Amino acid sequence: MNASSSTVAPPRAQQHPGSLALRPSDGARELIQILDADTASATAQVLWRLGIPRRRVKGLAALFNEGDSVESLYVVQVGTFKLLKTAEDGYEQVLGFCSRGDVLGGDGLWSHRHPTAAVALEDSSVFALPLNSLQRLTDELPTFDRALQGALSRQLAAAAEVAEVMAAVSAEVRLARFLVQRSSRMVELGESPRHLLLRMSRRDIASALGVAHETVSRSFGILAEWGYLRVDNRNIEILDLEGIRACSRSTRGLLEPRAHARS
Amino acid sequence: MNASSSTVAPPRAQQHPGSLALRPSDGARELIQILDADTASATAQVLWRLGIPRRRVKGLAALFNEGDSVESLYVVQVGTFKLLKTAEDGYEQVLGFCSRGDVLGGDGLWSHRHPTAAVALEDSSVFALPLNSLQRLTDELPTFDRALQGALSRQLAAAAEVAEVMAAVSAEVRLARFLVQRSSRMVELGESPRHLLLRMSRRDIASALGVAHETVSRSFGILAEWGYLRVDNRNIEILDLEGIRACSRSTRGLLEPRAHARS
DNA sequence: CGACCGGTTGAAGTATATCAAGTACGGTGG
DNA sequence: CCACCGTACTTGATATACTTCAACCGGTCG
Repeated sequence: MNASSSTVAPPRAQQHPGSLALRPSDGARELIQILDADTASATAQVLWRLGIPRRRVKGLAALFNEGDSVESLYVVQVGTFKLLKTAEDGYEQVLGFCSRGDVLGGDGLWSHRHPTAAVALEDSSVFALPLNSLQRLTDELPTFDRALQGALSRQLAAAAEVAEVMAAVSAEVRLARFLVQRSSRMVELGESPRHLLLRMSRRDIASALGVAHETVSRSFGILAEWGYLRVDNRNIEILDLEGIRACSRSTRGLLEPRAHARS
Repeated sequence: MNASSSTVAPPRAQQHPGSLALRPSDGARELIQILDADTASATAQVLWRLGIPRRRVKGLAALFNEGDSVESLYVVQVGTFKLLKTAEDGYEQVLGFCSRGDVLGGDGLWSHRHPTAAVALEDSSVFALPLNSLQRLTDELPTFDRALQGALSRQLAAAAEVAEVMAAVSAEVRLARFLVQRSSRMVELGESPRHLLLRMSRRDIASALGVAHETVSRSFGILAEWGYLRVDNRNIEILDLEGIRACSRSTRGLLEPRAHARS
């Protein structure tokens, strides 16, 4: 829908406001409309036009770490991030993945400390909204707060998905749910729901799913064997979207005798 | 920190501002304390004028259901709620539990549809903030938005805890982490961290932990056997808080040969 | 009282964690 | 250019912990 520029647009190019002087307050008005928009990806579009400062992050580099002081909120312009917590022994618990339009750092807003870290999975770029500029926006345009609340609200709803994934009984269902979520996200971004290019490692997926990474590997094999997928390393093609959706609906409740004939 | 009344205090007690008549809206003061302690005095005046309505919910009754239109945000005054999603086959996936001070319904703010349901686990009472009054609050009281953002931000951070629980390797560690979280919450509410009165059923816990409810039962037994707990139905006494904390730190990474001699 | 619900405990099958090889890829250095 | 190494991924074998089915207990409620 809004995928006018699916690739990484060059910074502030020809469409700079020009004579139409966009002061922060003017930009704020438009920003709010976008933050209120139904699709998160739409936010990125307008932030770009507003000339909000950006920050580039190399692949595998951290945008911020656990415990860092919160200086800005971020909105992903392009790229992919993983959110994680690191245990004392070094184990990385992945809490989710973020792509274009997602807000990063909202969970540290109240304590001014990031409770989670955000690591880029590829060369990425984010819009940075310094806290003091947030305050300015709030002062000048009260409705900005509502827009920000909307963004936080979305993240909150997204958090439930993590639980859905990890609560599944079998590893295949967890993976199926995960893939369905990624697929839905693709649609929101205006891409095909059938073609997934996973930016994260199997180990990251395993952590997010709450299983061993070997199990992820095997589950990919099983879903492929059932004819739902075609797996080529991190390149996933969904052959039977409805089938995998049905699979993802298996719950721990009343166990319907699964219809997947295991060959 | 804001635990002026550590127990489930009857609303209007002796701490009212002098001779001022206490109308039902005196909950405003309490609400402010809950949402944002620092600016309580200033904001209380305005909230008072606005008259924050309360809503009572019987035990096991729903405050709102999945798919309901969002008419209000709620802040728990007293009681406990579970958040859940219901699958097509009727299985209830519990996403978390809320007690005093938690905001309910924030995840539906942007779509104006509740993506999750909230069910009271006991007779409870919430402050209801109708969306239109929310706007009015924003207009008259800019700092209110910050308080609300803070609350949403906290909820977001809390969502990570769910993942932490369900990602654990063994059922005992999951339960240990869950109990540690509940214990920490007790401290925030000004109660003892050692005494937990769980308002939810074993089945609810099981759903939140991502295991079978029989396994929860057994895990309670095991933790008790290890000397960490004393279990009396839903009444849990933590005997070794440090021990159970240590147990909850076990990760799926490098497995230290666990120090729990299994009898 | 009998039915029902929540909780506990037991027994059996199975899925997954874990350990262990082995492969493929990309980068580095000879 | 090729040998080498590390990382990511896959696949196999075994032990174990969990799910599942089932029985049982103690409440509460009609």
